[in-house]
Amino acid sequence: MDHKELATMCKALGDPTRARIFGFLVNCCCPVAVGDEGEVRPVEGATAGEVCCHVTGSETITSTVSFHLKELRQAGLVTAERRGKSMVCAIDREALARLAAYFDDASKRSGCCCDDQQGEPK
Amino acid sequence: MDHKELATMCKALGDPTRARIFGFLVNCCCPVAVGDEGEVRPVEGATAGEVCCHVTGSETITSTVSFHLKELRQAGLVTAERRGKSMVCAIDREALARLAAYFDDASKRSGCCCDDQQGEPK
DNA sequence: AAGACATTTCGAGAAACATAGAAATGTATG
DNA sequence: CATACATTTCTATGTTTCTCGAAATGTCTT
Repeated sequence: MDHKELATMCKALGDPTRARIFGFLVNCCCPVAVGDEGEVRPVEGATAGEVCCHVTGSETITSTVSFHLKELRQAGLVTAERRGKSMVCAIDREALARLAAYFDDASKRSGCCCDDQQGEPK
Repeated sequence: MDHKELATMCKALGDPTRARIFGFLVNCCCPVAVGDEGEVRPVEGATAGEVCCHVTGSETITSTVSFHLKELRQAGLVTAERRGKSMVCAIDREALARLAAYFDDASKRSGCCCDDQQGEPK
């Protein structure tokens, strides 16, 4: 992952409301199905309205939450699929995995030679 | 880590220039020392000027890069310590570890019951 | 103390962002 | 087909953010 994609994803998560939406969707158990091309998509999950209710308390979805969901979608972090009247949202697990891998790698790399050079291998 | 801290860190990384600075510091080998209170701090590392040179090509540090380093510092992602005339910058490994743990956890959690329900327990 | 060097702070202007209400779109249901 | 429902798009507004140059701060050297 290059710094541009990192910035895009992080910008999306860099708003408290979006971070909450993201956290909610992460914890929202969500069965998936495998599509014709092998891609994974949510079968059930949180509707946009449910997300909104959880985040703002509002019964009906607000334009603000809709806007934030779009930002998360455009950053590739969240998927949305129409199901009847509602939109069903879910975390894009591939994108999340890439993000997790980046930070995991960085976490290991950031101390690459400290441990060796300082003689205190812990 | 709560959604507020996540948003703070991600907002800091949500700018391309800052993401580059972060990436540079991650890859910049940096010996650390353990201070009196057991805290880890950089002994050598990239000076603010070196960071700036790498990111902008400018010989002398710009106010813009100084601003971005401050943002990263305030988000807790980067440490800076004076060493003579220069500022020595380094990744805050604890913060990075927390971020890595959050996404790792999310990555596992986001499919918590998909796997169970879809009959593919891995 | 004076000068050079590395960096930060200040101030201003342009661009991007978050929010909210109103209108528009798409979809089921009677 | 008309109505209700879920969501998005549009428009306007106030706020924050990024950037740049100039001035200020802190630190070494002589």
